[in-house]
Amino acid sequence: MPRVVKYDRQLALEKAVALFWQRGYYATSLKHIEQALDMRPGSLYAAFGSKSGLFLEALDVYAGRMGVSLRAHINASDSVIGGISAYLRELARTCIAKNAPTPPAAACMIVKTLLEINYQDEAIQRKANELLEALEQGLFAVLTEARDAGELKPGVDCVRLARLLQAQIMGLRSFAQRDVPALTVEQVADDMVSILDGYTQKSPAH
Amino acid sequence: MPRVVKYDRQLALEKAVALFWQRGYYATSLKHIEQALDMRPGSLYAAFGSKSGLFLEALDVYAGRMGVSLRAHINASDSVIGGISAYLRELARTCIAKNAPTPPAAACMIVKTLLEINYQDEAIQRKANELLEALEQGLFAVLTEARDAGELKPGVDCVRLARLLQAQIMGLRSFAQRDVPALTVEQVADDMVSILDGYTQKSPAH
DNA sequence: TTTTAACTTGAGTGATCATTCAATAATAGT
DNA sequence: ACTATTATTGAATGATCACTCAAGTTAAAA
Repeated sequence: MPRVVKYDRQLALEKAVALFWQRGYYATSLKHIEQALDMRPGSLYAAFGSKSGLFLEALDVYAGRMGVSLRAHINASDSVIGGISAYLRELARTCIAKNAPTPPAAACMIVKTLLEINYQDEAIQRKANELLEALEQGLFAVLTEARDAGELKPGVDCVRLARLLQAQIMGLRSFAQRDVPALTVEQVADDMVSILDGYTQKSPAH
Repeated sequence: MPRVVKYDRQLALEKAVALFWQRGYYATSLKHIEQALDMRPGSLYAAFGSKSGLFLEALDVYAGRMGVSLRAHINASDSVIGGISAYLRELARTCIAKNAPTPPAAACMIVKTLLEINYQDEAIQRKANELLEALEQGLFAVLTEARDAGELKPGVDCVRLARLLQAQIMGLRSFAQRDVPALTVEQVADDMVSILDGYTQKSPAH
């Protein structure tokens, strides 16, 4: 069989994430995509089927990153809740980074999608909902770990707390999209960490 | 002078709010606008200058409504914090109303704008920032009233609490944009009310 | 009634949209 | 080197974009 060498599909998807995350779906034209991914229409359509097909795959890649990041913070921390707190603070720090690797946007790409897409692009709307549900379940799983480790006060409803946390993260990152000083965003994150602390108890194990 | 009777400008703007709030800025075409406002291009451009001009005015109208609504809830309540709590719960109830007057979207139109618009539409971006700053200051003013009425614990920073509240409202309404049951959204709102309660103390006046 | 100036209309502007496809380029197997 | 097969190219597609403007309509003023 001939011609196996192709463009780097994974690299192309990462460039698509950066592009769509910054510009959103509707305001990103095929021109932008051709330029950012350095691919011509024929290749793009052969590889991803359509603009929306590329976007759906980019959303998946982005959501994967998010899940991995939360898990990494928890693994790097000596307590589960401590990991979530570190994750919240890290979100505040990186999503407004003026230096080094400035992210394409402060707000979450999935939330941007959820708020931008209208009913006519049903597949994208459904995908955003699925990914947010999966991330909520990820938070629930993590909170359940915390509860089993005795980090949470008795009676804390992990399902509800997971949803509250997700709403707070959505709010934190949307707030960070405002033109406010970095310190302001970090204070909001700190306040959210304090709120989370209200659901915890000192571990009985020491 | 001739021809003084005109279309109803205020009514046109309210229709524009509903349209843009639902569809967002980029996905709303002049065709949609012509149809929704029942105006032809010439009239539209004579009245509002451009698509972005109409959008800017619609944003103002929307933000005005938001400020009025918060104030109304506080006036209708016997305590300031009680008014804010009622406002939070009302947001959760109305932004997902499946019956009667379904709102164009659960999420806040200004937040949708903040997340959707890219740097090339600078005027809209600036307007969204201004309105959110004004709404934050509205929350600050309200919280200051609560503090002066002795409703807040000593040492509560009203500036920070106003920002936290705004982030929570952003999060609540963005979360409500997900395809989740009404009860779930109301629970998130209830949890946010409980968080707010953590900043209060019983009034010393009885 | 006539004049006059503002308003409304809707066809038309060039630009740009996402998408297609015939032609070309490239490489693995023979 | 040759063939077979697929990836890539880029011009062309019709649709739709925001916007303009000449022509027609309307009603207050004379």
